[in-house]
Amino acid sequence: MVRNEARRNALLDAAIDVLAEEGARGLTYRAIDAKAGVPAGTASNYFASREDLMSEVAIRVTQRLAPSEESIAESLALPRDRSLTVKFMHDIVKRADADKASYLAMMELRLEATRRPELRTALTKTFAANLDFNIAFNAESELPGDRMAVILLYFGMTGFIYERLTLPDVAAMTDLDEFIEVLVTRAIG
Amino acid sequence: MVRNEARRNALLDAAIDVLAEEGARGLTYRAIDAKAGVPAGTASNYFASREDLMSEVAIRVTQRLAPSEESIAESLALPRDRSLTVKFMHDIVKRADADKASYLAMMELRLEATRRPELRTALTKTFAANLDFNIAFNAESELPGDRMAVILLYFGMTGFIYERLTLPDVAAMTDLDEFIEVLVTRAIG
DNA sequence: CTTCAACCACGACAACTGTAGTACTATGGG
DNA sequence: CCCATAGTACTACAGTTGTCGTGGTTGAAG
Repeated sequence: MVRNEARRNALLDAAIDVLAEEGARGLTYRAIDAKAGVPAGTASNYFASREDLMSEVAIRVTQRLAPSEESIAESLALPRDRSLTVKFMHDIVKRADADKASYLAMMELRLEATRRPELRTALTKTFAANLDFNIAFNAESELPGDRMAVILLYFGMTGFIYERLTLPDVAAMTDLDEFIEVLVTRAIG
Repeated sequence: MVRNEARRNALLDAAIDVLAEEGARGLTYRAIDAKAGVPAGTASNYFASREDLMSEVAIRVTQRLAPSEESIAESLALPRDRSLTVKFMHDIVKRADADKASYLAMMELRLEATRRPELRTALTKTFAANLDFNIAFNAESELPGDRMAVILLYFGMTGFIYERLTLPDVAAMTDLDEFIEVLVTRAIG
């Protein structure tokens, strides 16, 4: 198996775009090659099987979705109150809007995880760690809201972004700023 | 195009199972025939194209996901307070658990809607009407909580069920009863 | 310069897919 | 009884797919 990391990542990024644009159904070796602008057959030199490819895509998407260290550090310089939580929620939406392909690819992968135990295990680990981190972070940073508040924010934002990316006109029935404002206010309790 | 409604619905139900079990990728005429236990080629006698098939599946899924009139009437005999809202939320989870295939199929369709304007229009109409109905219903039935409360419940439950069906072990980090209890209490404000 | 492993381009192949066509069957109205 | 119509079974076909093999190129170590 070929291990040219630069080219491998370029192929994985192409795979993410293909997943977002064509869905799991369109995710073929040839589609990836075409998207990445490399000769047909290249992707199959890098990924042993379609299954293998998807596991690697999951890792790549996780990398791309993680917020940057800097942006977290930057936010932590601000006062630790409700308005900071509001800012974090806005950041999540901004990130989703800025990299729709990654979010949509992740949604495709989550559906795939339903039938591929290996992928499910990997994604479960990632998402559980993420939620745990958020709960701990909220407590340690002395941000307002208990554990349940973080969970309500988590599921509320998950649902909202899911709707915003798949059925934007339904999400648009709710004003973004007002939604986040009310969500945070009431979740914190 | 053949119009034997019983057989057509059987094929659509088979298609929903296939979507849930194999994903959009596995949704082929032959897979539907096999699932429905009819001779190969049957599904293609009923659906002009794969596109056409998916539109019809969307309609069928919507039918299957709608709560029964009786169960609504039954609930409305109960006192119109917070505990009734809690009951409604539990009903949603029960319905999702009881018909996972329909929910998973709908998730596949929502992702498809991302790239098929016709499907997106149809689903947008359905989901917008559903949300509007819930908001109006909450007000008319003199249930506690304003418009925003209903929206918070909507997105909170959407996110929770999405997680529960795709990554159950992550959702299981949160106790179901406690989640609904706190969600309703804080959403109502 | 030679060698050798990693990388790359390309093609082959069997399996599967969407779609459309054709002919058989059932049935109920005249 | 006849036959028109809807439903059904089956098949053909061209295009696409996952996967694997083969041979060529590169670039650095010896």
